[in-house]
Amino acid sequence: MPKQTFFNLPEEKREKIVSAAVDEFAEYGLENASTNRIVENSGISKGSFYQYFEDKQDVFMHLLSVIELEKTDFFKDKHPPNGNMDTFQYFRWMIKTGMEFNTKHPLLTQAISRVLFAEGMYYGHTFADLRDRSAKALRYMIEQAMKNGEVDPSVDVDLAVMIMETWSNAISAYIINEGMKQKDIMKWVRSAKTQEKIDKLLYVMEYGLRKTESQFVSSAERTTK
Amino acid sequence: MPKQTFFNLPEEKREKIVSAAVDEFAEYGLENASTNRIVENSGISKGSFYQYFEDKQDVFMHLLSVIELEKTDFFKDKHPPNGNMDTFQYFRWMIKTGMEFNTKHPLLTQAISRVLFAEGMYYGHTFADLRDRSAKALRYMIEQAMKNGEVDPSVDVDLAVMIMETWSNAISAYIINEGMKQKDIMKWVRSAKTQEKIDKLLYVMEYGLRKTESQFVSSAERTTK
DNA sequence: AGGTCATATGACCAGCAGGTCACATTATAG
DNA sequence: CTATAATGTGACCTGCTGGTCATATGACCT
Repeated sequence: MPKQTFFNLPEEKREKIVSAAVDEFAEYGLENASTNRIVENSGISKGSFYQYFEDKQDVFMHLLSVIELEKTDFFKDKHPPNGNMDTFQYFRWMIKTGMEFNTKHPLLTQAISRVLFAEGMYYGHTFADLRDRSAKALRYMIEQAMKNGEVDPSVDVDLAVMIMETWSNAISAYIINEGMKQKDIMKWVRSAKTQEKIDKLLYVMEYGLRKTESQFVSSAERTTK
Repeated sequence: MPKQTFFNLPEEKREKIVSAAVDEFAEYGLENASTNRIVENSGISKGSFYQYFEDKQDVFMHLLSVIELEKTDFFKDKHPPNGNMDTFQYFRWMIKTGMEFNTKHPLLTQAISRVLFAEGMYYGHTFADLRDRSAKALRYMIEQAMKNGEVDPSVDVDLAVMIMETWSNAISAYIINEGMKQKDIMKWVRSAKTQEKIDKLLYVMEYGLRKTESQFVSSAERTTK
């Protein structure tokens, strides 16, 4: 966590620093990020930087709390259109609303997903607990869905979590990577074509998870050697 | 591509260099790999390194051709157990046999997938053509599957490629990451539990892609706002 | 023997990294 | 106005990076 001096700063200055950090992490990831460049681009001195933060990971930690705040703020006045959604409808709504957020903050999203899911996969357990936490929420959702008979009980929960996580990340990465090439990313995301693509993707996932156990068993027998 | 001098080297020496490079890239990726460390660990001098390679990317290029050779060698005497498999059975066989290979060369696999799929997603188009090439093969496979009526025609081909690629990578990453924690990775991969997990994952994918168009449409209507 | 050519070496270079610190500036309090 | 505490600064440090190059070694040929 950043030191107190950082939070004493005028908002404008803080935002400039955060913005420079977002740019840096989005372009270079965490390991290759340069404190010197962050310092240059935020118009503060090297000494000040170390008066605000422990090191660059500390800056990244702050970005995590920034995105958390912005996300709760964004979701505050967003509500599912229909109160009686099943789990998959709810997941679909979550993904799509999440994509709206990502599109609104593409660099912030890129910075965080790059560090957490690309670098973090390999250089280890620094953010493992963080990923665990988000997995727990998904897990609960799936357990509920099973109770409601929406998810095939032969699909074990860990697996379903992995599947939904994988797709959530894949779609997010796809949106950011492809979207950055468009001139108007927001328009592109909301276009019928893009929405249809996401829809179809989620349906493929949904149908996979929905299938009944009997189908799974008969299919499993097919390829047993 | 490495220079001629490299290929003139005695095999033993070459292997030591390749091995050091694999270790380095597996642990640090491409951008953070250190030529100095590679040089130290392979017992050659700095000057020799630059007589063999242009730079570290050149070394990585060589690793790509190494894995290609090893893979064709590995697959040479592997044949699908049943000549009359459908596309999904074939894909499943490919994935599983591929996992055997990955397990046999975990560091090489980690080095390459880390650079191509984790770093490569962000710092751009250096290896884009390479990923394209492997996507083309998948694409052809899926088109054939559609002709045979095995894949739902409402699933567009690009999407199916993305889905199969995503899973192929996700499973590979899962095997490497989890497998590295085991004392006997080969035993772990071949265990009934791990195999079942992969099986279930692939079935979820398969069922998603297999569903008929009519199912998709009726399901799509369900959530149309 | 002398000569030639591929190979091997490590000291050396400039550049940038993360991080420190003595000092300058500004704000607050008495 | 003075004393004190908080904040700001950039020159400077060490360590590592990718990369070069003059020089040394030794295999092969005539």
